[in-house]
Amino acid sequence: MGRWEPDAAGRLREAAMALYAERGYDGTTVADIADRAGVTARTFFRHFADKREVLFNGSERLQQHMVAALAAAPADATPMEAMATAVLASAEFFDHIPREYSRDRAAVITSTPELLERELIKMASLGTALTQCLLERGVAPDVAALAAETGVAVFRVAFERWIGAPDDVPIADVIQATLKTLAGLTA
Amino acid sequence: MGRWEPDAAGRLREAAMALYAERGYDGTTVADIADRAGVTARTFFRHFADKREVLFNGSERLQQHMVAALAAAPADATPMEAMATAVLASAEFFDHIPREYSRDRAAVITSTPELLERELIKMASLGTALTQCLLERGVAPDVAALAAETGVAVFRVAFERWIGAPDDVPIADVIQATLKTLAGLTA
DNA sequence: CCCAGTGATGTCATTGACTGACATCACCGA
DNA sequence: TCGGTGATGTCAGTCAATGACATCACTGGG
Repeated sequence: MGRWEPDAAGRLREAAMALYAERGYDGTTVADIADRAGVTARTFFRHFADKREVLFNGSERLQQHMVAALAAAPADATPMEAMATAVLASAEFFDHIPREYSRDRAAVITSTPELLERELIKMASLGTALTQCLLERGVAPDVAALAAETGVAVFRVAFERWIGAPDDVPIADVIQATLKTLAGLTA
Repeated sequence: MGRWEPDAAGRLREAAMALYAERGYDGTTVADIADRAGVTARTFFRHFADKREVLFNGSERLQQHMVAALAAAPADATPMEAMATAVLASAEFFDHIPREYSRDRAAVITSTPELLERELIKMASLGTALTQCLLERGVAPDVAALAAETGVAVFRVAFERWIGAPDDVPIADVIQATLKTLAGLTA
């Protein structure tokens, strides 16, 4: 055993989720979170940039996963087909974490404007990354930006629908359905 | 003349824009802004919820304008046609303010993560409002959400392109072109 | 076996955003 | 003339966030 309990960041994440769900984001201080995790508030800020970031650590991995899927799409796919591949790839990400966790996390976030802001900037970052990836596939700048933003819109809408859907509905199905809705939208 | 100079909120807005552009958002304190506007920091918070909100006062009017346009769209228009009407209506809003102001404001916002977050939540709010409006037109929930989010994506992409375009290009033209790009995307 | 270096953490002080409670006082309407 | 109102000021306090510095188990070389 080391000098300190291992995985302070993980304990802080768990403590934050629990307290945000229990007392709400505003009713929770960083000191509360740190106490429950057995560290000091200063240590919290060594692991997370701010009080919001503690809930958004999976987002880089999700982004990487989707970007990788986009990059791996067939070279002859249209921009929108490639984006569809990327959005569908997000399903694998969510299959790896308990659905209940996703639901709780979404509930806390949507009920807290400050956390919602953070979530949105993650989505914007995702959009930028996907745009960049499309550009590298040779897609025209205007088309790339719009395709990426549209793809993110599909992801957001699908995720929200999935959260509210029965437990036996796989997220991949919801994404497929949302993509189909999009296709019908402009037809 | 009243006891105080009139329009404290307006002076605070101007002072904030000037200081954010000059020293950056982080390099500016609320006390700085209040000083330049000739009031105290406490008064700043009576007019604006926080240090970010002072740059986002036009956004409710923009949202109202777009919602009104959407509501006024022909009853037989498809969801996407109606959304196009709403997005195009935003042009009238920007025609009323100096382009240079829009550019400066956009420059400050895009270079400051905290302000970017606020901008994004305003866009999300716009999306929600447009979704609601589509629902009231009888559009199916799934279609409404997706159409609204897509419309917001078009607006965001078009605005960004407009900001970077020469001064003689009207925003309405850029929006038209972006809508055309979207149509080509799913074809 | 000892010792200097490393890294994760603690401690302390400070800044600045934001809030609640209360005071002030020109203005306005009865 | 007077009491009410509303925008502002003053003051004290909480909490997020950061910088500077101390601590000390662990590690690898001598």
